[in-house]
Amino acid sequence: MYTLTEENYLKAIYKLSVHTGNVSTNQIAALLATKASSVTDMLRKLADKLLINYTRYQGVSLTQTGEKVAVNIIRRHRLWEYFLVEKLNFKWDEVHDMAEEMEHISSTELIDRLDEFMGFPARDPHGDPIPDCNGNFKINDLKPVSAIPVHSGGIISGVRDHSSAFLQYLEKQELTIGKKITVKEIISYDNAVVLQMGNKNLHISRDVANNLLIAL
Amino acid sequence: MYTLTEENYLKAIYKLSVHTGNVSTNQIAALLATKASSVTDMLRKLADKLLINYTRYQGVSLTQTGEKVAVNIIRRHRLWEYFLVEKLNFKWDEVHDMAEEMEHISSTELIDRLDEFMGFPARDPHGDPIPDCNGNFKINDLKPVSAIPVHSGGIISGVRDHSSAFLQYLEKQELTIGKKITVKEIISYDNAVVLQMGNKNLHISRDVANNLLIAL
DNA sequence: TAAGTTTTTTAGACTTGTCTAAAAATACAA
DNA sequence: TTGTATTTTTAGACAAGTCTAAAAAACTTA
Ligand SMILES: [Mn+2]
Ligand SMILES: [Mn+2]
Ligand SMILES: [Mn+2]
Ligand SMILES: [Mn+2]
Repeated sequence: MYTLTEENYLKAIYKLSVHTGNVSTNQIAALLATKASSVTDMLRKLADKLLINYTRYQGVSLTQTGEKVAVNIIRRHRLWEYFLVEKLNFKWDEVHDMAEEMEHISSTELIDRLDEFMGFPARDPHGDPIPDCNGNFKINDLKPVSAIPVHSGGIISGVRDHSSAFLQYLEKQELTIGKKITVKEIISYDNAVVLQMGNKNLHISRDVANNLLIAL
Repeated sequence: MYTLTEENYLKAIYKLSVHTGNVSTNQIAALLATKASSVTDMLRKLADKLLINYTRYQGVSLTQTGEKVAVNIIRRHRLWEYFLVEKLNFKWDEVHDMAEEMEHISSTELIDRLDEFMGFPARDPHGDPIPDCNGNFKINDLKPVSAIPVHSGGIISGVRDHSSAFLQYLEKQELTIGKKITVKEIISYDNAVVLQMGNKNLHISRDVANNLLIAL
């Protein structure tokens, strides 16, 4: 239906427009590691196909059709990531690049059966919600560790940074999805955070605290 | 490593060279539903990359590297077909087109783990052998029903025609992989074949008999 | 508001893979 | 062996997606 490239642009625009309103040419170029001029060319094409709302120099947003396509790509990506971790025993830091390829396999029937095969999982290995076959999903209402007060805590439920380096670090510290943590202290000098997990105390930097998401 | 198009050409050349020696430009064009001139262009490219032996007007054969790549694509294709049938409950006539896309997912680690996950299956849903991770597999030594003498028989073990229409016909007649059949009679008028399967007798046309493969 | 800076778009070129039409090589047959 | 038919290759063009360089628009900021 849509080319691999079109799908990647739609997904990029979707991701960028979750937090902001209109998305700029340069933002898309940065995310896709391409040049602004290439983006402009593609934007014209996507606008012609009624997948985005685009007026020159004004930035873009997805149309309803465009958003449906984007959510579907994300559904495919996250289901494959779940498959790779739960069925093929990959680690959570190993699956993103494979899923980047697999998300373009086009059969809807295939993805729906994969979903069923795995028992309709609600979240991918990184805690992100998996849209159902109608594109519906609950947006995660999570807070970074850095934003919760001392003496309170919650369950580790997601990450903001999806890089291998970060995921591997968390794995090593056993700061994985589902673990319960409490903020014991915030070091005023560098805003590092001291966590309690079980009967252990754990130091994490401000940077890590910003990228580790908690359900209260 | 190789583009989707290159992979498809290599697979086509491999399939065509199993039965003949050198493969002609027109044969490849027919199999890939493209034009001879496009094939010539690609042949030059594949020869530059040392994947095929090619002299103009002389036809082509795969180099050792080319054959390794081709066998690997076939491994991927057949493992995904097995997955679709055994894990996602697709029928054997529904999986080819999906596997055509999935065979291009590049990760070797992924395919090896998929293989392990499914218990290292020896054959795909159509009875074709699945190469192992080193590219080794036994070539099926099967005979079409039309080539075996009256009163002998064997186990249905493969098909020559992989079309949906043929596979669906076989399914309906319960002429599926693993069933034991005996040739009861050959009608001299049109060479149709009467089979015995269990306690039932079954008429099949010459055409069907040519495309249904038996292990003796 | 008038520069100056940044962002975005246009212009023109390149790559991959495709096509049609025409030329060259090969195969076949009288 | 000579002429015809077939196969294969070349020549030139096109679409998708990308790039660099330059122009145009929008934003800053004094
Ligand atoms: Mn991912
Ligand atoms: Mn994920
Ligand atoms: Mn197949
Ligand atoms: Mn098969």
